[in-house]
Amino acid sequence: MEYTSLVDSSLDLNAYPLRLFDEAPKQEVKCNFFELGLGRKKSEKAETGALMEELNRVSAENKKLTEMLTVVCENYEALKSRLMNYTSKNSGTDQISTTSRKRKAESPTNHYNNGVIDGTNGNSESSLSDEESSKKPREEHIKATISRVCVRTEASDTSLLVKDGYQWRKYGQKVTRDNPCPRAYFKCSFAPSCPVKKKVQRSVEDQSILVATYEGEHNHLHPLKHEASSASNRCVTLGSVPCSASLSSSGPTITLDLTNPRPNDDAKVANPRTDSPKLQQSLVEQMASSLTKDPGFKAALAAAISGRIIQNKQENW
DNA sequence: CGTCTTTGACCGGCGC
DNA sequence: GCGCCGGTCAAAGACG
Repeated sequence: MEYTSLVDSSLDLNAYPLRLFDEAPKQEVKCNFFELGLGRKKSEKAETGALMEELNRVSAENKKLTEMLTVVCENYEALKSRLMNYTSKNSGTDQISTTSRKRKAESPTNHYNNGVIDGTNGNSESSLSDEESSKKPREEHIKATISRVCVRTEASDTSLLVKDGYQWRKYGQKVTRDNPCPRAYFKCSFAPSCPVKKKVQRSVEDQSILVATYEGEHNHLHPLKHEASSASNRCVTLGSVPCSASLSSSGPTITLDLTNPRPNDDAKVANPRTDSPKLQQSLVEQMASSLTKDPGFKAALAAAISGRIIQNKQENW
């Protein structure tokens, strides 16, 4: 199935960049301060006129920016609703039960959870074809929810640590056949009875990407919930900050780019349980609130856009 | 001294 | 039945 046809992740943020500059009022003001200093009455009039024009221009730009923000928010809402539709369609396949935990767990669950193998790592911990999986009895699929998170780190960073806010105890490391990079096994140690495990391994194709596979659901609260929330807010920034989050078209895989560390980066960015509809909804809501309610985001967006406009005008002067 | 990490050994599922 | 392989255990060492 082609999920990309269902999920259009395009926010169309840059749909009309030229139109923006074309339609932006070009009432440019020539401020010759020498002339302004010569004739007082004349210069006062000229200054007033110039200021008025400048005010009008800024007001028009402000209006444009407001409209753009509205469009961005509308696009986001549309994307959100599409995502919700998509996740609700697939929610029936998220929670699968089985009697076996080992070995069978990985491939079939990846298959049912993601539909196809996650394109961001593409390693061979992979899935069965539809034909193969159809031969497998459905009862064999595991009960625990499984999700996968891809975290971009520095390639030189040899640690297999994925900071997601939870406390993990490493209990094993293994070199697997299909990947020369070792796979690390972690258990959640925040709560003694928490059944969640995670496996972390570098991607075969891109060793700067850590692929963390989470199994099970935490039976306790997120220890750094607020930090994680604020961290997620930090991820939604504009410009060249290489912190990205993407939902794979093939399933709920989240890619986080952590190569540009910021203060409090140990506050955990990745919410691991990305497979359940509840979590995806929560994720979406977090992103939504980040985008639409955070005045800082809007200010940053406005600053970025106006910066581009001003820069463009200065270049034309 | 308690906690965490490392790492070799062991276990069990799966394919042949 | 056997070997391969992924996952887990647990002893030893490191660290604060």
